[in-house]
Amino acid sequence: MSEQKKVSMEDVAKYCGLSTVTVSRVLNDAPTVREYNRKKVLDAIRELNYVPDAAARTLAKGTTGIIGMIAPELQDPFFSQIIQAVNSSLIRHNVFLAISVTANKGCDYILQQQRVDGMIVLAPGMEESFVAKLRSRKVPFVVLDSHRREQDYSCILVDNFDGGYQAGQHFLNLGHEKIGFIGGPLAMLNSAEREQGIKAALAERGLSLYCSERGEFSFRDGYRIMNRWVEDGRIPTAVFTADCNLALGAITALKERGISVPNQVSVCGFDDEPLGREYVPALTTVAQPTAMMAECAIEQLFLWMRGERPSQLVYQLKPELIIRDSTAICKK
Amino acid sequence: MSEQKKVSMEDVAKYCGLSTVTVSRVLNDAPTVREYNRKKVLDAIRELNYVPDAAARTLAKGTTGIIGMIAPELQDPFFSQIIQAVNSSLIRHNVFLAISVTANKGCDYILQQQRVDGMIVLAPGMEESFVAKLRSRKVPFVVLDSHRREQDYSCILVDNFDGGYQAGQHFLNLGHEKIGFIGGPLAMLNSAEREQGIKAALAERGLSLYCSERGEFSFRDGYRIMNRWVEDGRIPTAVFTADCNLALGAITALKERGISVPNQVSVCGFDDEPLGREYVPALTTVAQPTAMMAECAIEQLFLWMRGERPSQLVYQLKPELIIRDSTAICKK
DNA sequence: TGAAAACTATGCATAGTTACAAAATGCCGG
DNA sequence: CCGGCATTTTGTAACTATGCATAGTTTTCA
Repeated sequence: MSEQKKVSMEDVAKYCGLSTVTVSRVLNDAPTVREYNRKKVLDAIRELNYVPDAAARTLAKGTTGIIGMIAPELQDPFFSQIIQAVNSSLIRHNVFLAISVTANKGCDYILQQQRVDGMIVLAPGMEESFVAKLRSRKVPFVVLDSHRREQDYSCILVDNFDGGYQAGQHFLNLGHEKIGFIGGPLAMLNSAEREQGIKAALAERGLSLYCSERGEFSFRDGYRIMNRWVEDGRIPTAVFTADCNLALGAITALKERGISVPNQVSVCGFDDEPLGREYVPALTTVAQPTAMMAECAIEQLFLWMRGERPSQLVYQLKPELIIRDSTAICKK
Repeated sequence: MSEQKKVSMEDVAKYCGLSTVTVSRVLNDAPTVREYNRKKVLDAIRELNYVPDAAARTLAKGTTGIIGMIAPELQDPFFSQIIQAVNSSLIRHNVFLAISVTANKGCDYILQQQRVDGMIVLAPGMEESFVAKLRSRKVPFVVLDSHRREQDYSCILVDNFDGGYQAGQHFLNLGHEKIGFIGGPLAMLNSAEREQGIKAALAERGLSLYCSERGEFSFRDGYRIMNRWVEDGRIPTAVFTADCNLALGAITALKERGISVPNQVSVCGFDDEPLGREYVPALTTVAQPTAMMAECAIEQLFLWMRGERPSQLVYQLKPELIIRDSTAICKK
């Protein structure tokens, strides 16, 4: 059986009686190729089933056409959402996205092999180590969801404060005054900022949080905290949680105790997870603009890759309040 | 400022007065290098901070050290779980995993660029098109979670029938006789097999399903279907669902109607999602052995990549029943 | 006829691997 | 202690597929 050798540019050139240079030009969309010959080359490529060799091209050009992305994990819906957004955007730019989960030190591997032209870092709370490595290897990068404000590199983040503020406004507009907050771990700046936001909104009307507590970003803790509030008789008329799972937990606890959501208590979460949309009641939530974040990250990254100076380093995008069925007018 | 040129093998070779071939041999663990020289080379590599170039290596060897993986999406917890499992396993083998989400046609891209040495296909219900492409490009591959049984290529799948059977056994052992089933779309073979499994378990005791219905694999439909059953007064004492979200929806509907889970009705799901573990009550479920599936897939893939014949093509792994708090003894 | 456009040929560059040849070393008997 | 042979070890040169620059050639068109 004749082992089919790989078809190279030379084969294509011979096949259509032109030089490899011309073939190369066609492949790279050089303008100086006669239409007649371009066609001939393209036909030959189809005929011979030729595919340019990525490795050779990379070697010659010093470019891979791959962008790497670090993510702490895939399970978290916010992460996977943003990864998908980045992926979609990149595909449109004809760039391939290589994802690596940091728990497995994938980053090191990608970098050591110089397999990427640029890197998107999604590693809330631990960006420093990656940034240092990327710097030393001179790989262009942007940081998504950074928790630091003063950087000498591009980062794209969400205005968590504004998200909290929007939630607060929403509650106030609905006539709520006894408003509770369930946050994430103290060390989590995201959560703290969201808390500051809602506090600021309340402060404008001379109000402060009716009750507030912190836990993990989990269903369990939302459930647990809400339950305790009910037991203690400290039931707010509206609850804002720093996360989607906390909100679902809180709703579940309330419903279990016969307290209607949203008729007796309104609940608003943060992040827009699939389950929140389906839940009963469907969750009102402050959604991070993942698509826009992805778009912005890529734009900044490409800027750096082209060697241009970005006019701005920190991009703080506004989240969007999505009003569904878990919030309603406060019945005095 | 002197731009630091990339350090190549030649630089290393010169630095220690040897040829590039020797350096290459050291890098590839060839046995025929004098210990004395090996040390010299390794020192030079460290000294010069040399990192072998992946592209050049690929070009010369015809191998990338990358395994590709196709997944329909990242949001589904089962998919992300399995991806993570595959990733962990591969990292241990020193192979990098490139993930592409098929919604974006990433597969084509990976393949056209010959960027992978092998491919793991996770595309339930649409494997054929990928298989055809992979075949024509002669890329070794395995299919995970295949829905077909008779293949001339390796596939790793879960014994869905056995999963349903285990759930049935569990219910029967708890004394249940009025058992309901909530399945996925008719076209979904996984779901149908799970249904067959529980039916078989019941049949052994001369029982059949008390009620059964199909919907999407969603919280919404679990909630909706369970609600209808309650409204119609057709309340089973135990419910098996073909998916985790269906189970959570069903539990929520029951609790909302004041029906206690597991005291009045037991619920068992399929797949082991994070939320199921946290839910109240924590969900009893039939878990797919994701880690084992990943391990098995990689083993088979490597076999093919080494050109060896696998002794077996279809690997059907047994799922595992995880008993938590949503199932209990039936109180007559 | 001259200029512009399109093309070819060549050679070098990219950074490694590999087959084969050459050199260095070790071991043996003489 | 040396020649000869076998056995490591090492090096040379060719190869991988493409890009790019240069210089020279052929077309095309005015």
